[in-house]
Amino acid sequence: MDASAYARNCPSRQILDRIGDTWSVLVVMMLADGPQRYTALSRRIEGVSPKMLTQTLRGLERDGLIGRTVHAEVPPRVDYELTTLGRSLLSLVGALENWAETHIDDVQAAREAYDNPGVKISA
Amino acid sequence: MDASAYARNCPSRQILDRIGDTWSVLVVMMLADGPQRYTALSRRIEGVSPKMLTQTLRGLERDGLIGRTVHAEVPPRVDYELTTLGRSLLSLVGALENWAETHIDDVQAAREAYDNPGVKISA
DNA sequence: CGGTATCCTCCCGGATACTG
DNA sequence: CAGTATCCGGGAGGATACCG
Repeated sequence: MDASAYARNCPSRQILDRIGDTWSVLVVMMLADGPQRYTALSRRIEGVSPKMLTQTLRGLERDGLIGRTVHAEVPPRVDYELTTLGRSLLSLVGALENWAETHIDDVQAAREAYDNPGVKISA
Repeated sequence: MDASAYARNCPSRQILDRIGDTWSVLVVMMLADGPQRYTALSRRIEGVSPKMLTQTLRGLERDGLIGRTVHAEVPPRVDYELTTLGRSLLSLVGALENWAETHIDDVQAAREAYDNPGVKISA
């Protein structure tokens, strides 16, 4: 197994692929508030198309991060909620938010410095 | 500012966009071993095209996560190394790897269960 | 050696219309 | 309500050739 194959199959890569997905983390964060219906999610996560929401939910469900409950009612009612595994992800997401909030200013400053090579800071 | 705009601009999203990038984390992990040259990186990270490697390195440099040093030699020599900011990312990457390695079995099992709906586990 | 420049393909993801 | 089906455009990213 070469480095490439390892890099593409290792646990970190797989989790990264899910975490890196635009909508997945958003959905997980929404569900941190408790179970939610499909429509509620689609309204709270502005800009998501039904296609992407469904796709995201299926992916999370497949990975065992969320559960899907269909209630035998009319009209239909489907609830999504975090599983124990999904809830364990929240601490990681929290660590990410923490790092982001702590260092975003540095990153922002670095970006501006990079984009404006000539500009000196103060003297 | 609506939820969408917030979601797309918040610190977590920006960091996620970088972290989620396939090659960025790989590069950061490689550079954890110490400064490396362009060619060394391209060899160690199998499957990366020069275009993507350069693009990844520029992105990391712009965000202040890595430094780029050009040595006035013939032939040219360029070293990339983690900045302090970049090194601070390592703990986050470590947390990610840790979560991944801890829970990957559960995820894998969930995937198999999802992909084989009919199969029962033992009795 | 350390990249750029170019082309080209694939597929992600948005919009929309429809259905059980 | 909770999706599925279909179409479509744009951009990410690979391969390759070339340059300072």
